[in-house]
Amino acid sequence: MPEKPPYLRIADVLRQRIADQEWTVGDRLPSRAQIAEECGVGENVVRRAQELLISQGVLEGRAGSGTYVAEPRRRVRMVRSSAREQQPGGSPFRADMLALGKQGHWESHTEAKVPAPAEIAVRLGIGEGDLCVRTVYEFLAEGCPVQLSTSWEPYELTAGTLVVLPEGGPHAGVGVVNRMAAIGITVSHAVEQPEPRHASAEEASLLGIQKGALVTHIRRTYYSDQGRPVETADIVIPAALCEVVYEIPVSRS
Amino acid sequence: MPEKPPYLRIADVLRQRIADQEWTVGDRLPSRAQIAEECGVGENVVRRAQELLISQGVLEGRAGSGTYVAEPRRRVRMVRSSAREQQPGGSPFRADMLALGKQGHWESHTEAKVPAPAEIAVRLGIGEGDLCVRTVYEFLAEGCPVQLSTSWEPYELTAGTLVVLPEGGPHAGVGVVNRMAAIGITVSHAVEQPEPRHASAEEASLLGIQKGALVTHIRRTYYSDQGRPVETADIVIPAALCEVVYEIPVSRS
DNA sequence: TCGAATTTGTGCGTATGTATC
DNA sequence: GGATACATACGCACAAATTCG
Repeated sequence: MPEKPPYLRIADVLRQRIADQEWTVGDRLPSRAQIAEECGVGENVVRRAQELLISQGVLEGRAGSGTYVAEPRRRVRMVRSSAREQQPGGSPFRADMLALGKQGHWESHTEAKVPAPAEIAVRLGIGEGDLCVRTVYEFLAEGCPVQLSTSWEPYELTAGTLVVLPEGGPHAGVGVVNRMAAIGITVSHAVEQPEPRHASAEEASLLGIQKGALVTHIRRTYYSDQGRPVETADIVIPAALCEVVYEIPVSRS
Repeated sequence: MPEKPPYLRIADVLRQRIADQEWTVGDRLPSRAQIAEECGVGENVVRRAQELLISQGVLEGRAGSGTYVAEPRRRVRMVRSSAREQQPGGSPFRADMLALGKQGHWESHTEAKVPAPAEIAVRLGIGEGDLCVRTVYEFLAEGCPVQLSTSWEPYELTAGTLVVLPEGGPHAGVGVVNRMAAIGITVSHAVEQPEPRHASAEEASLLGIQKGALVTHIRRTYYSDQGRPVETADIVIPAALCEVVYEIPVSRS
């Protein structure tokens, strides 16, 4: 006879009490010791139950402070489609924010002449250690960080042009496709490879999410019409904050 | 001074021993008790270390049997693009397998007149409880299951036609786009929403992966040129077995 | 300003369940 | 069916972070 483990029973109790509005969004729960005594179980059982609910986004633990009822954040919708890439004057992220009617902006930090690590070199079709322009992005919606990205471009490609720096000069902030067009390179397609994984401690603190929360890690590479990779990026999208949507046209011959 | 926890030290020891070929692919490691004594730590430390390596795909735990060195499986590449949807006579999955030069097939089980659950009803733009045709798929590459999918179509849409059953009749196994075309419905685009999550126990056993392993759960919906949803599916892709790739064309105006 | 009390987070040990051989 | 080994659940101790007097 399968008897439900105590920690699952406590998890249900906590869920029920939240549903009953005994605690509402933002409230702090009693300490583990209190709940444990109240429910007649060990402290550790309460901890396990809380961990479960935290992983489900119902609760939120703050070290040294307490366990709180998490607020159900509206997730930001990130559309990834060919149409999105055709923004004449803006970047894809700005288009997403526009569609949501939200204030979106980003901060970036560019370093030129960074030697390419092995994986990046493979993705860009260059030699390991070849120089790149690396730009680290932090995208914010309404002031809250919702997405991280690290972009790599071969230095050789843009050296000496006005678009060497992705976020500097007259073509700042218009996206890879438009910038490459300015120096006569036609970007014909992008390849995106989404992978599920857990957030690192650093990513979690940057994005304001729980450590180990689920994220989608997208490896994106832009290719020119010559078939040459012109940019590749590692994009980290936290599942708790964003939903990723691909729109794929279907045209039968 | 931050001293590395014992379980991380043991994890490094195990990794090193594997790198040194002391244990090779498929070998069974000594029992936890043996390793624990050998390394002078508690059994639990060894367990934590093994859990870490299992989550990284280095080891594989088999209950009642032992812990083994996992074989590095070649991941199956699943391309999702507009071009993929334009296969004249085959399904998208078959196209993927063809591209890999692998033997690909699938098993399916269809039930007609299943009432739509709430979430499915929303995605299909029908009422909750309205009848649907539900088809459960299990996709296999070289005989190994690599992908699960549950497809829903409004029963009203195909009732009385030759394509009521997705995997029956003269249009079996050609994909949604081609089947809909056979009854005069033009599918214009698909929307896919990939979400990272952990595999359920049932999914893990069906896919032959570790319980709780990372998967990409894609909610896909096909729309007709009238803008009406004609099919929606929940696709489960285990990260350990498959890589998902989106190809996005870029055309500047 | 500082330090003590409180609370969560982490590591590790032990007991029990369960699958495999 | 028994022995072995992994899986799960719970308890304890301590560290880290926060709060408050």
